[in-house]
Amino acid sequence: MSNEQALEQYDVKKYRTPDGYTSDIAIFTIISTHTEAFKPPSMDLKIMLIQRSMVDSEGRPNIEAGKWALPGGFVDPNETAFQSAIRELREETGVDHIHLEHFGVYDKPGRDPRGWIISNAHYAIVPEHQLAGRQANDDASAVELFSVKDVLELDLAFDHEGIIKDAISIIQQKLLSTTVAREFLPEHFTYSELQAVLLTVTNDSAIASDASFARKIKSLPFIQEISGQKTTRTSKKPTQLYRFVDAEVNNTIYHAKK
Amino acid sequence: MSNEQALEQYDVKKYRTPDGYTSDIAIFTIISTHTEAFKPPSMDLKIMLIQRSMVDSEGRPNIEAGKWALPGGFVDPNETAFQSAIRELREETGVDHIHLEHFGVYDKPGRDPRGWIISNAHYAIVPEHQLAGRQANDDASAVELFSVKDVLELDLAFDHEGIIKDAISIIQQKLLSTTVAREFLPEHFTYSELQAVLLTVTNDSAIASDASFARKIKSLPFIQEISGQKTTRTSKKPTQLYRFVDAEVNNTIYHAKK
DNA sequence: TAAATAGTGTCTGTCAGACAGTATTAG
DNA sequence: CTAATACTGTCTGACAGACACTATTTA
Repeated sequence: MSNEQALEQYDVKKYRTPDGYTSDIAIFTIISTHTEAFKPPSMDLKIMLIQRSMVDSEGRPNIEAGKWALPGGFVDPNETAFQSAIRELREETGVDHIHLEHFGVYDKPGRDPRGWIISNAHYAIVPEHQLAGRQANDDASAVELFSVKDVLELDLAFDHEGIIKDAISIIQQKLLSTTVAREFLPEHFTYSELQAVLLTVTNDSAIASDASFARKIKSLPFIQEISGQKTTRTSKKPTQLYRFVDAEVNNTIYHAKK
Repeated sequence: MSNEQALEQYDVKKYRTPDGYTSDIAIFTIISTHTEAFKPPSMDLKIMLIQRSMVDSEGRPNIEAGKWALPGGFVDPNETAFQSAIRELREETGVDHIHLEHFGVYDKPGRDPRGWIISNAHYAIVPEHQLAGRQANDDASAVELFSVKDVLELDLAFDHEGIIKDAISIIQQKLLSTTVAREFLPEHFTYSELQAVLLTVTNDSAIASDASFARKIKSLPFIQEISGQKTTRTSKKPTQLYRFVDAEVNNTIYHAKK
């Protein structure tokens, strides 16, 4: 029996269907603070939020007006939520080709006053300089970066407080358990630059200690020394540069790392 | 400005909306093979699939009839996809209170011939004995367990081949990087029983070697020896029993485990 | 020369994993 | 006693992390 026959008799209206399908994006960046010559960076993990306009593009009062929210929007019928997130990120901030990952579905009844609306949440990692040209568009009256330390004190739209909480804990965990830290760094980086990224989410002594971390970076299987390449951007003494290489990282709790 | 005003003017039909919202469940179980007295178990990781009926409950030809598929169904408007998965698992297999976790969204246009249908995929871990009473219901003409080794050779419905692939790699990874292995085991277990579970997804020497693993289990922070409790179900020599305890497991690639 | 960052030398303790040997019990 | 599983004894090498010390450069 063919699907064609079955489809002819299929009633697409048999089940009640959602009123909307959206995509939200937690855009993370790391801002270097205290940038001076010959100093290693000190970094702060930030998340980008928009402030919802008081009126929508057609001049009518907006839902959750004035509150801070994750950027996002409705998924088109010819794309996946993931593609929609890529598109919205491009429209919203003008950045492209960056690390984007799905991390959760938010579909609790009542989460959106407009109806049964399902949202897929993603996180994106955008290097600091790429957010330079960001600006508010139709839907948003402001775009701003907030340190993850105090973003939860804002008045947040919908159920975005929960989504943001989840996003922060995901990125903190991913930074230490995967190599996403590379997305925050230039292609070639020093041990102290990687260290600064990791210190935004941990204060483990093995990472915080210069001597330990400088030694450790040489034994990490997914990081490679670039022989002969040095920089003086972080210190007066020329510093070795490293790069990430693709190497599978096995991460089991039942035995030591290799 | 209040949300009430904004909602009055909101047009829920402004965006095209999905034609359906479903939940799929990859139900895993581990079957002990070669069960004999005084022998440690040998285990095989299985996934439960249903075979789609030729006709639906109203006697009409069914979509993807005859093919094997993940159990699942449409999400009700008053529940989340996760709750729906719990409900369907109960209806489908009669099991409740088991480990269930979301692992992916499948929303590629065209994935379902019936229209724009979004599916949330979950995996569930069900102890062997709980699946005893399983049976085919309306929608399914058969229910069967397949070894993950050969399940991908079946004729699978919709995009379930991709979902099942993802599910298998997720559970393999989770078994080694989290404590979900406990869900496959009785409350009290021997080192060789845990070992058998882990050997379904790895052949690492540190786990495969009896002597190494028997020693290692004592130093795992999330496993506790039950002092004085022994069993002879796996050997003639009475064997120490262990239990899982809740302990956070930090899993970073940048430094050794504790 | 002082100050600051980037390392290296070295020691200590821990621990993984290999291998061999011992312990316990049913039949 | 044998066979099978469950351990324990012991050794080796690696390695993490601490701490002190050295190296390199600018101002």
